[in-house]
Amino acid sequence: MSATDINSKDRRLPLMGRWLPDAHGRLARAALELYSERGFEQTTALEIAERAGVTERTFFRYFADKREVLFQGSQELQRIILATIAETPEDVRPVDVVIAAMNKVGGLVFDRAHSIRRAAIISANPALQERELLKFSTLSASVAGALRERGVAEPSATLAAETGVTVFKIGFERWITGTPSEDWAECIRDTVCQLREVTPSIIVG
Amino acid sequence: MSATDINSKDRRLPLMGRWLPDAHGRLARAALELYSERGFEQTTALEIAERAGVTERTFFRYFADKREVLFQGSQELQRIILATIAETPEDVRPVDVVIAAMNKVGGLVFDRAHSIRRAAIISANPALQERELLKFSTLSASVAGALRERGVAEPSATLAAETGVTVFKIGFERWITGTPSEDWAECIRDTVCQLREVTPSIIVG
DNA sequence: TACTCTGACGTCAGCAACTGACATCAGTAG
DNA sequence: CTACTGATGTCAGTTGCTGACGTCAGAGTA
Repeated sequence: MSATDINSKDRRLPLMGRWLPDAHGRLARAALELYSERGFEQTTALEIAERAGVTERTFFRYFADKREVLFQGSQELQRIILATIAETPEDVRPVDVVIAAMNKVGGLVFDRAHSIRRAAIISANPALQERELLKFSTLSASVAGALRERGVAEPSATLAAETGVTVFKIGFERWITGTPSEDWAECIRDTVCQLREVTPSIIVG
Repeated sequence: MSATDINSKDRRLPLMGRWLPDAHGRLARAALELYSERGFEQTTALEIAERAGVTERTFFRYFADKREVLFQGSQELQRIILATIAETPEDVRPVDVVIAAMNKVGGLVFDRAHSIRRAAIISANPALQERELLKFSTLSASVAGALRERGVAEPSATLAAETGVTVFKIGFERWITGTPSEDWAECIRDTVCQLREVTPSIIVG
């Protein structure tokens, strides 16, 4: 099916060490292609497996479910963010710690073209949006945990984490949809400025 | 199965107008019970239907999927919030508009015991957490839309909505987990105060 | 060399979440 | 009395996903 000759039937060729591309990578690429071509719901796990030249069962050995293919990078991202937080000096304010971390990871992890492609797929399907939301929520929870370990008290930790992740999301969106030349750091900085203008008064109702 | 005699096999009895409780209500109650008793994943749609005295097919006619039973109130809640926003005077700041709306709906819609039960079920299952997150995200998006219709510019609208919904979530959590006597309005007010202390500086990195 | 062990993969059977198409049947409008 | 409607049952089928088990190549080991 695919134009690449990688998907030929004669796998199991002389593979010393890591010779042939592994099933994982082939599956990930096949899934991305198919989700783009015909939409997430319209592609079956079997089709992905076939394009990758493996069995359906093998697909589910590498990915917990159909959606997970699109969220591979998440743990990696989270690990980097937490590590960055750990390195930040103690006297910085909680939110600033988080935002600094968000700031740092940008150029490190993302391929813009891939991100755009991925975002298009996700935005077309509620089930995928749900998963993305959960990943962000998980990220927020562990950031809050990291903050707590630094001695930040409880409501502040959660709020700072939540705020930081919100900045990340909105900044990311902007980075993807804006002009290609715009810098990651710039997106984050502007978003923070806008956020500050929006802070609520105490008077409610 | 159930102790209530509602679930006897002889439905289809003389029902003039609305005599017998409708399938919708029975299904919702049955699902709640079973999710509580043995967990979400451990209960099948068939079991729910049986306890409600109908067919599995009927379950899926009333609820888009197994999870949806737990998220019935969402649209209603959203409608009320949007209506409240529409009534708020124009000169109030965006976030304050949103938070005032959140403030108002509390006593209106929630039954505390039911909320606690529901929260317990949801927090035990990632798939349900995903759905909840999506509902909040949807709410946030429509609040942002409502704000835009009042003339609020774009980044502010989204940020204000996001912030308001975050306050709602954290306040709600507190309302559920805190002392039963604590007022909804009080939870929201305190959360707002904490949020203000957390606002980021412009200096990042 | 032979022997075993392991890790990646295939095969197969099966469950459960849905869905579409169609039948049925009570009550209602005409 | 008949035709229609709306809520439900029946049934067959697709798809996501899982467990159990077989297989086979390569690496290590005697």
